Amino acid sequence: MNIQTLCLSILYERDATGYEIRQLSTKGEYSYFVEASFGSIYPALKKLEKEGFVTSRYETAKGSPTKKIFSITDKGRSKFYNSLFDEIGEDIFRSEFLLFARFVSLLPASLVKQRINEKIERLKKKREHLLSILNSKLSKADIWVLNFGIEMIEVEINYLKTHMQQLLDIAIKENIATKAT
Amino acid sequence: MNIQTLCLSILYERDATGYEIRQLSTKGEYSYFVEASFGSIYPALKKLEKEGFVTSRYETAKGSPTKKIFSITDKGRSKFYNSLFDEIGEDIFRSEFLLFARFVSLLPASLVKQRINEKIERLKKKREHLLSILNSKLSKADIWVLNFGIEMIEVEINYLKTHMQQLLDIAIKENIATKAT
DNA sequence: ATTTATATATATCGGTTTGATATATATAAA
DNA sequence: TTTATATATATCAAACCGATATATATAAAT
Repeated sequence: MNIQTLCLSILYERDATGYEIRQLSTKGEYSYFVEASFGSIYPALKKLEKEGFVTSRYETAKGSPTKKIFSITDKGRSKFYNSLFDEIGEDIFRSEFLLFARFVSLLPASLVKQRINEKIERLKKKREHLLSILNSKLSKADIWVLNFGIEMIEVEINYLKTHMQQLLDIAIKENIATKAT
Repeated sequence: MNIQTLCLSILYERDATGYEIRQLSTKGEYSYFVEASFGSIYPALKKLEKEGFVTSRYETAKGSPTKKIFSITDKGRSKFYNSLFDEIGEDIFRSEFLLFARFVSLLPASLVKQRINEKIERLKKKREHLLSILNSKLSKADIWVLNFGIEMIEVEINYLKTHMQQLLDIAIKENIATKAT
């Protein structure tokens, strides 16, 4: 999924600034399966405008810098609609945590335990965040997508909780200072 | 997780060519949570060699082009080991399928059904592949990581199977030619 | 009252990574 | 004998990330 397509998918349903597209893709309802930086969003919007897929207008509001608001054109609309009939690319999953997990036999159990707990905490936060978004007014399809994400995160949390001991058993056991004299 | 670290993680346990690193990261036991292209692996190895973290030697074998085999140095070994104590970066998940799912209300149910089935088939293949790797001689940690991946894929398959009808109900129902005259 | 932190907002730039392509050898299948 | 597949190295343009710069306004803290 390239950034141009992501921008069009958001502009398909509402006008937005580059900043808002960034917020939606990293903190909003798309944050579970999308990620885009300013360094890719602004150039993508510029190129889309040059090619006639979007237009822009400036709006000055009290309390914030001037906004550059983008709107999708009919040309952009049909470009995106047609792309929905293309073959769907593979999902991308990359995990530094799992790379770490491969090497726990070299590491102290205390570190491994800490990293697993940090991982679980992050997943819980993400879960809470997705649940909070579920309360806003969303389309049925968006609710489906969000529920999918929440389910996956819950399974991951449970798996880590129930299998973390296995990983700790592989790690290096530290000597526990025995109290007895 | 940058490609240099990925290369070191593989070379930490065995010598390898750039080609083999590519195979391991896209088809082998790391394929569930890693992805790297030749265009990033070869430059990464070149840079690692220049900086003294790996060394290389050429080997000519019958039946294949000359191999450039990389070995990790003590310097590379401690660089990688120390990196295991760094904070772990967030997992990355991106899904063109979920972007597609957001727009099923614009699309014919037949297309949606086809795409979901294609998705399930791909997941089943990946699951079978990971199961087949599980039969090779692996460390306990690698088995843990693989089982984690297999579990996640199985949950995803089941979720898609049990919830696909919800998505089809949102899609555009095509007229079914009634047989009766 | 004043400093600090946070949120909103646009934009660029260096470095990394992808995806495609070029080149070459050998084997297996059609 | 042609074609496809696997092995193997390597480069390049385009895409993308992460960091940074700039600016305004509000909220919080001291």
